[in-house]
Amino acid sequence: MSQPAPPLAAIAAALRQERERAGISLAELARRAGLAKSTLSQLENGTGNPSIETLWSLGVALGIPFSRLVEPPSPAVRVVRADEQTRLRADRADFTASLLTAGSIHARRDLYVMELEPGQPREAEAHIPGSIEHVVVAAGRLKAGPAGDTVELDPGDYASFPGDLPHHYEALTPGTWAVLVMEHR
Amino acid sequence: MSQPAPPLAAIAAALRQERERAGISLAELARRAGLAKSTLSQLENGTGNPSIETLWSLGVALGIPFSRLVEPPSPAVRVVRADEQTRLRADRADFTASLLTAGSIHARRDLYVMELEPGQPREAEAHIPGSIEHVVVAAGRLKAGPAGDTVELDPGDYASFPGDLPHHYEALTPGTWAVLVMEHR
DNA sequence: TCGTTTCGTTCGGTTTGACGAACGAGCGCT
DNA sequence: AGCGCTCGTTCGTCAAACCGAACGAAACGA
Repeated sequence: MSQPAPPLAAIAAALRQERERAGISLAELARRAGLAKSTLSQLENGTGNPSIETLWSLGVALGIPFSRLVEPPSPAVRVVRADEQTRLRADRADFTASLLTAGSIHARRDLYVMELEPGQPREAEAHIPGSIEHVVVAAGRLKAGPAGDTVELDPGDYASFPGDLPHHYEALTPGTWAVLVMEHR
Repeated sequence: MSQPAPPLAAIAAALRQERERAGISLAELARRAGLAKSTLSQLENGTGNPSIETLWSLGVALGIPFSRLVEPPSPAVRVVRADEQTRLRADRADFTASLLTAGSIHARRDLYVMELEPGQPREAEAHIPGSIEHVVVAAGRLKAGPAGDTVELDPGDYASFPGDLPHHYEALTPGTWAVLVMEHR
């Protein structure tokens, strides 16, 4: 599986879109970013291959995280019923997780529903560097966190911690389930 | 508040780190990416300002999402207790929302806990174009969705829909609450 | 002690991205 | 109309990103 596509045109489209959302002219954006109008014009027309510094300054001038200029989107309207979710059962723990929505290529923000029962805790391997996990407990009581630094959470509690270290999920009461947001980058 | 930093050095470090993690030589990576060894050498030493195409081809050759080359890390460990969350009370509905985590500038993916009581539904204005809302019901019963196209959700159910149209949240039972992910772009 | 291989860096030459100026088009005002 | 301003594009020039080749260092055998 390789990268989506030569991002030349995607960047061009993203640039124009973000600029128009900001409601500023091409000349104004060029001024704020410290670039020549001509350069920006070429970029928005898909002609040209900007340097990192150039694109970066545009991201700063637009007040957006820069990755938005290189990674495109994808909307939809979906409903996944609790009893229609495809469970991913882990082999070594009483644990299920359901992927509800995945980000674009190499998912950026994946949303899961996670169910656990007391007993064997789930020991998760370290994911790719820079990932962050967010948990909101919906019911039950959950112990979660990086190895050796766990916290106990009640319904409504929220916790986030690095996902690129080995970490731990353990239900303390039956019927525990939680919403899990896996944030990659 | 501007972007973190001139990413020149960060990219250099990320490149070298990812290459060494992949266990390949500079020459080998240059070959796979279709670049000159000299170019890659300069990049890893922080000398030079690569074009998007150049950096992209390196991302492909390394098999990583490319954003990892431009956005360094930043871990943390946060816990927000259910009773510590700062409620944002809407004026026209029995509705509270708590922001748990916000993306960087012009937030990309905000995570809320939302509580509603039956009665007046919450009619949300249209947000900025391209935003998407994700809801997982934790308890109770929730009617949600774009105006005129709502669905009813039970605990564990998930729904997503465009946030850039007027939409609707209405609790059907007391004690309804849900996890809400606001995805901007 | 030589060859041989691979590593990463440094050195000229060529391609090209970015600049500044000029251009035509559109709009508002007198 | 005429003027003034801003919009976005196009054109020539220059700096620099990228290339290919050559280089020294280190490792390994013959």
